[in-house]
Amino acid sequence: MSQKAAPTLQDVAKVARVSTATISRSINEPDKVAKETRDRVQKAIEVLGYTPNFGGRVLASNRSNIVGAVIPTMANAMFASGLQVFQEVLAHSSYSLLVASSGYNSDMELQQIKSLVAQGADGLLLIGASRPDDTTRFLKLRNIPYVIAWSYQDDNSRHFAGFNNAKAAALITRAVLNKGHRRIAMIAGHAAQNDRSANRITGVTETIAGQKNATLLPVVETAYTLEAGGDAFEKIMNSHQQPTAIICGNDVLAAGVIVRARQLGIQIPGEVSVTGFDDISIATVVSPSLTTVRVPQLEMGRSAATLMLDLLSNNRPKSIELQTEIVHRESLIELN
Amino acid sequence: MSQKAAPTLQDVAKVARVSTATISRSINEPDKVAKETRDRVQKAIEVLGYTPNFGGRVLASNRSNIVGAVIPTMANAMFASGLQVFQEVLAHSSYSLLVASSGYNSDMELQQIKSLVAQGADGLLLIGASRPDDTTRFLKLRNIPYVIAWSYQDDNSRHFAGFNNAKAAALITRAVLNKGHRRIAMIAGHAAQNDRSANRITGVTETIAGQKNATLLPVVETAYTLEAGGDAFEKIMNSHQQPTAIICGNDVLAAGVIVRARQLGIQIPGEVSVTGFDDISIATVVSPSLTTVRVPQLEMGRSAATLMLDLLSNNRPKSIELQTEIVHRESLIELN
DNA sequence: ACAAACAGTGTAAGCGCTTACATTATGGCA
DNA sequence: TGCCATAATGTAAGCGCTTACACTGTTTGT
Repeated sequence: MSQKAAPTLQDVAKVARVSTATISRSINEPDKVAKETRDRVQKAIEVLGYTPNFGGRVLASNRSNIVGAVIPTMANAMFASGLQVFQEVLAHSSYSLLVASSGYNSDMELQQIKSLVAQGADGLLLIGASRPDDTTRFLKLRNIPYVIAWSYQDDNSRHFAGFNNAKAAALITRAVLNKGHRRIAMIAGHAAQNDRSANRITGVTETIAGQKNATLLPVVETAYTLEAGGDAFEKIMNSHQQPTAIICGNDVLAAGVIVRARQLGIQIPGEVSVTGFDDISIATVVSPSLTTVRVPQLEMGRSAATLMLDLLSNNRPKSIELQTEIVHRESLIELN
Repeated sequence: MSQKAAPTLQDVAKVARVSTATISRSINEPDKVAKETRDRVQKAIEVLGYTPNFGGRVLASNRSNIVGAVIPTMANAMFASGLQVFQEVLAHSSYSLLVASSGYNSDMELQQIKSLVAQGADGLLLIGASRPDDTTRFLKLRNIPYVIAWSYQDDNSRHFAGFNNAKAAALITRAVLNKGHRRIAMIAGHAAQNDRSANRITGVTETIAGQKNATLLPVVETAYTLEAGGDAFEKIMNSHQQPTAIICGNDVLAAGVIVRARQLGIQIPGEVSVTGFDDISIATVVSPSLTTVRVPQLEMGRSAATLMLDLLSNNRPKSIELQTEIVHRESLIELN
């Protein structure tokens, strides 16, 4: 496995008959070197098949051109597709994306953050606004630039590219109320370490509280899986007071409800209406299709990337609040 | 923004009253230093809040502990969930995952590979076995260790953690034939730059060819989206010869077919049976649920990671062939 | 009891790059 | 013409870490 040593700047310099500084410049700041020289350098680089050594570059310049992202999970299409765009935009500015997942667990998140930073990440993308003090402290201590997606707050000390989850949840709740529903249930993701879920619950709770003679049955918190959604549905339908509509914290839960209802022979939306949240592709595939909250995932990925790039070039970019909207489909109907 | 310089090995060495070499060793090869010294070092590290500088480490050791992955897209749950596991396993050995997506395009793939390598990736995860000479040459030239997932070949010169797509496709085809279907259509992903799709087509084609008086209608190649699946379905149903079963190259296409059929009022599986491929969660959510090929995504991610780690520790691991199986659900029925 | 092996630590030479500063050549302007 | 600003390049000092090699003191085997 004899591997001839990779060519270094020195080698290129020798061939192009200039100093290493000039080579470095013609790679990194091309307009600072004369066209003629640049061409000579270019040729030498090609002849030798030179590519800059990553470690050397990082050590000398103290930046890696790597951005890290810690997301709850890649398995949910919602994060994955936002991340996809995020990565694409970064790639255009020759940044690479290091990903890690926390499994919705904040200890894990901190661990992953540390690991990404240890791996030289110049900046981080995080999901959601609330995290333990430990984590906040670490971020501040190390002075890591970071962008928060999937949440939005009026808080100038941090950078958001997201939407207001409570507001969005209020929106769908109002849509449900507008259809005449007054006895409403909610299936939400675990809220403990998840401000998105918590805010959605708040949005629903407060909106219903603001409507007289409307009742919110006890909120069922559960994992974000199809199975769990189905189980929560059964639990709700077996309780002594049954809702006429169920608001779900995301589309996966809602899809779980619909699948389970089919198995149990419960008509949706005939007997119970159901709504989702996120508008991932599963929402259109399930039958009945889901009335849900459209979250601008792609735009969020793009905005987050822009914010990140700005941040990394030492600008002081402003947070970006994105808007959500209700997509009306089949799973929510007028109560008669 | 006054940022006191981060502590270095030197600083730690001074505080712990040992040489930098000892610090380095107690971090990287703890059992080579006396417990007593190690404790002293540990304390010094904590007092100073020291963390190793990434660049320095990479430069000196010539390895980054970063693995790159180039996948067609993160938006398909199939790759995302495999990647998720891949990342988790790597994380246990303190490797990080750099991801990039090619959008099913091999020029893009090469570009991303180059970029990941430039970002210091020690090894690469690639999807599928066939790629242009340019790419192969680059990989060989740079002597980058890489693992191929989602495909399997008997080829000792490369490392696979995948399954035989043709064999799997033959399996589902036989299942369709066994139900008595003789006029069969296929909707596949574009095969041009995608050996998985190409092999699935081959598997189907050859199996049908081996069954007398069975006909395969012209294969429709299309993008891997719900819409495209639906469009392909319409095209097939409008042709002068209609199939009794449609084999789809993946679950997304099959789901697209089912959604469109519902819109068109075509009964599935009553009028046409449909099969999928991959067994992602959409397969159980759609109604009728999909009879499909179960691909061991998680196991594949895990195997790929193991292979990768072995490769990076200079072992010569053997490729891993995973098995697929048919999951029988509602979308395929006996022809009567 | 003595050589050989070993465990624990230190010394110092890089790894390949960027960049502040120094140097030289060139042209503009009074 | 002489002076200065500007452009183009070179010099060389690190960046923070790993690791080959050297050294010392302690076991181990015979």
